[in-house]
Amino acid sequence: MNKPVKGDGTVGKALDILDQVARVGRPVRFSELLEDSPHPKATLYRFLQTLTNQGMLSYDEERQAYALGLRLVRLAHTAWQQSSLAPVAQPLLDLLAAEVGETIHLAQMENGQVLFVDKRKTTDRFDTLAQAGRVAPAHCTGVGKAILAFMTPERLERALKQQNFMRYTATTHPDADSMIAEFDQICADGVAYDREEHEEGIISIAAPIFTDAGKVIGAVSIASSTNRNSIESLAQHRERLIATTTKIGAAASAWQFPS
Amino acid sequence: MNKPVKGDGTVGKALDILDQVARVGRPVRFSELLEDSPHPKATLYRFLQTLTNQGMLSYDEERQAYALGLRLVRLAHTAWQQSSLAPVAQPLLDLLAAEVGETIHLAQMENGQVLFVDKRKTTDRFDTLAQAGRVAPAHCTGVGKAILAFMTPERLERALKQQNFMRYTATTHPDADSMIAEFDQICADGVAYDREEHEEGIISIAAPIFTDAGKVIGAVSIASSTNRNSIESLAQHRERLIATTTKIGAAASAWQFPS
DNA sequence: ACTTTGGTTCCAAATAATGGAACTTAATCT
DNA sequence: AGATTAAGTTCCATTATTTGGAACCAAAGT
Repeated sequence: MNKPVKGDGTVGKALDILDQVARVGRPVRFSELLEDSPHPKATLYRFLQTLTNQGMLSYDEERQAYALGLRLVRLAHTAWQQSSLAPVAQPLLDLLAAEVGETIHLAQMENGQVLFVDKRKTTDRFDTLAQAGRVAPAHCTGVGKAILAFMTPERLERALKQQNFMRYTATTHPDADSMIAEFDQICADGVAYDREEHEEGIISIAAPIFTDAGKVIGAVSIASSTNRNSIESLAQHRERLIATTTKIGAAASAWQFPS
Repeated sequence: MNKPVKGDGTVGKALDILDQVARVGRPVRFSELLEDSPHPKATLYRFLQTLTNQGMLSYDEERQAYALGLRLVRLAHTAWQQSSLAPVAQPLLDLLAAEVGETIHLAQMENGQVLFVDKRKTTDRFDTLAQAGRVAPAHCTGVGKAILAFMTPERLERALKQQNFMRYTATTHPDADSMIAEFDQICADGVAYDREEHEEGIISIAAPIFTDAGKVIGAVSIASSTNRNSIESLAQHRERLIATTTKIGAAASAWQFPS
């Protein structure tokens, strides 16, 4: 009778709490969580107990605050390794980064958002987990549009529902129609551009990654700042970028987990 | 009636499955999971459905195999940031790495195992998530022993139960007593050494990190290979290492999450 | 001494998880 | 091809767990 868009039982609710803690981004007190929680005090309390117990949350006695737990870090390590995309892309990204001398991102779609799974930053030092795992909106990033433009209608429809079309800058697409209008161009070009749509002064060129079966599974972008590059100068990397994403796609399709 | 050492209800069981998938380390089929699962077919099936649905697992239609999902990567990113240790330690590790020119590890304890939360590798390229999140046994690593030696009796007892004392090399401690015998020395020195106990040819010196309240919350190690260094030459870094861990401890204790 | 705020425990009722068994492919054998 | 086995999926009555209102406790504020 009921809509199937349910919250997936007890585990679903528990996992929602993890997201909630992640959303605030800092260690958070019980009462803060309770404020915008669909659960009554006792229920939330028990969930937090369980999750802490399980290492999915950590509780700082001192400050009386909950944060995401280390078990997640451990699991994410394997998640990253197991994913068919990120590990195989590594050497190809190294190469691309060396060739173009700009910042490179490898991204996948997670719940309508863009999730960066790897990065090459030419200049300064690397900072491990602080890099991979970051998320960004899809409607105003090169990688986001590159992926959306090549999705099947069904996947796209689902993804669109998850967009909020927040306007970050003057050039941000204000709504779905505005963004979709750009898709023809993107499909024809094979690449998408971010024209300072997410952040003033930051531009990028992005190309999608396909499996052999033709399904989009991610994207790679070359990002730069407006005082170092223009859209036109980024466009010069188009061939090279597409060559890279093609290789990544082929490698990911062929990939069998090493024994 | 039942022992209180329960698996924490439904969510606990679900999370156990994530660990199981992580343990295999590669994408895994339904039937493989079923083989060593405490659950009947239908139950396991429903769990996998839910977890996949939630993005904690991903399902590869093609290969019909489950892997850990990207949601974990996203969550781990925040977990890492929220942890009071890793973010504050960053600049201090940079400094130490520059000074000693050897590989540096920052580790914490997770469920009796050593979990590396950050790393500085002097020579070759960085590889983001593939670094942080890795785990190692506690009984045969410098960081592991450095942490265990300074634990309160209660915490130690719990941690000991989680050790399996597998012998990796000829010098690996074969049992708890053997390891504990070393603790006096470690406490007196303030540092622990790994004398090729985990891997042939790899040695390290490690110092614990304490909060102001005197609780061990992690450790930092300087690792090297036997053909570049000896235990004696590593010992020369002792002062510098302890200075670093002291600063990290102080910083972590003082730390308030930036607004 | 009293009140408020923030956190924890209890327990009967409501709900969701359970798992045996039947069913549907998909692959393998004869 | 037809038969056999293995692998994955759905059903549903039973059972066990979650649920949440309310009471309770501790500490901080007045």
